[in-house]
Amino acid sequence: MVEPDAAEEAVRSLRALILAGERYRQVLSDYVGLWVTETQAVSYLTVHGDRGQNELATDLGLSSGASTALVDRLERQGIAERYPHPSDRRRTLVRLTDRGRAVVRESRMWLLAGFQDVDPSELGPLARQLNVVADRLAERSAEMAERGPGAFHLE
Amino acid sequence: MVEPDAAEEAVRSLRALILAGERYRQVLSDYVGLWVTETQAVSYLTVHGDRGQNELATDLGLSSGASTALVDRLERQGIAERYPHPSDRRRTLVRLTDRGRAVVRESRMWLLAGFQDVDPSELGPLARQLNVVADRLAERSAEMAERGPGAFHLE
DNA sequence: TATTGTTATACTCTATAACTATA
DNA sequence: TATAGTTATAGAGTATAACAATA
Repeated sequence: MVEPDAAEEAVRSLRALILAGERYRQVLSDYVGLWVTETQAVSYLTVHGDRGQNELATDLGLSSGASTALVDRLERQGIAERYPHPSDRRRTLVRLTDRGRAVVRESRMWLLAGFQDVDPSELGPLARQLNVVADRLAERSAEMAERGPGAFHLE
Repeated sequence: MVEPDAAEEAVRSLRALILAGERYRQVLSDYVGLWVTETQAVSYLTVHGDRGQNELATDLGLSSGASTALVDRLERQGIAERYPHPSDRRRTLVRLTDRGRAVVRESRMWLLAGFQDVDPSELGPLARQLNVVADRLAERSAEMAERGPGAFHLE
């Protein structure tokens, strides 16, 4: 049986989860002594692996100048480091250091706490559903970013 | 059967979803012509209903001064408005306007797109699981925020 | 000619702290 | 005495645009 209001409930839950994620980001950042953008970069590199600075900038919604400043800060704090692209000498890749991975381990425990009330047998299926939702949402955001700002007019 | 790596998969998926949510926030904000903190406030008021400025500040991770500036901007743009607390004359409550609710309707479609690959019969159960995860994560963040910044030392 | 990344300037949001009003 | 909110100052990250190096 399909519940008629399931869609509204799902939208509301996703709103709540996004807000909770944003708050988690702030508190985690304070806790480990980094800025929000810096832990976002750490999280991004954890999920997607090593990336070039421009890719990092695009996917995090930053300008290339801001990306330079971001990676500068990460290097200064020993969280991540630049290394040259093997074949394209224009490009600079970014990877986490041991210190960066320590932040990841710390955040892992916080995130795990989010699942404490989920039945272990449901964890696998839930994880896959979360992944699908994340992919669709990221896809939609990328599409809308293409259209540029100000495409929406109230009233 | 319980999969041994389900927990790791879940953590990774949640990381991806949080990142996707943060990107959604940026792109939506650009799209409707608001700042990130402003659409966070709109989302917060949608999920939790009318709130006092200080509650808004605390739950969004802002200082009281930043909260004043935030609500000033929301009022100037006609997104939300202040109104007096019925009994406590110190307090100021904040609510969305019609214009603010138009932003909510717009964002609703984006979020719905996140569920397009979910089987309709699974939408209700998924919604409830998302809610549980959001609550636990918010709870953990509130606890950690209590301890204050810098409690974590790398190495 | 296009792309990756750096630099310099201006801008905006936010934290801090002092202050007013109310409980 | 404690709480809700405002104001003023200083500080930090980011966008923009111009620039250098490589493809």
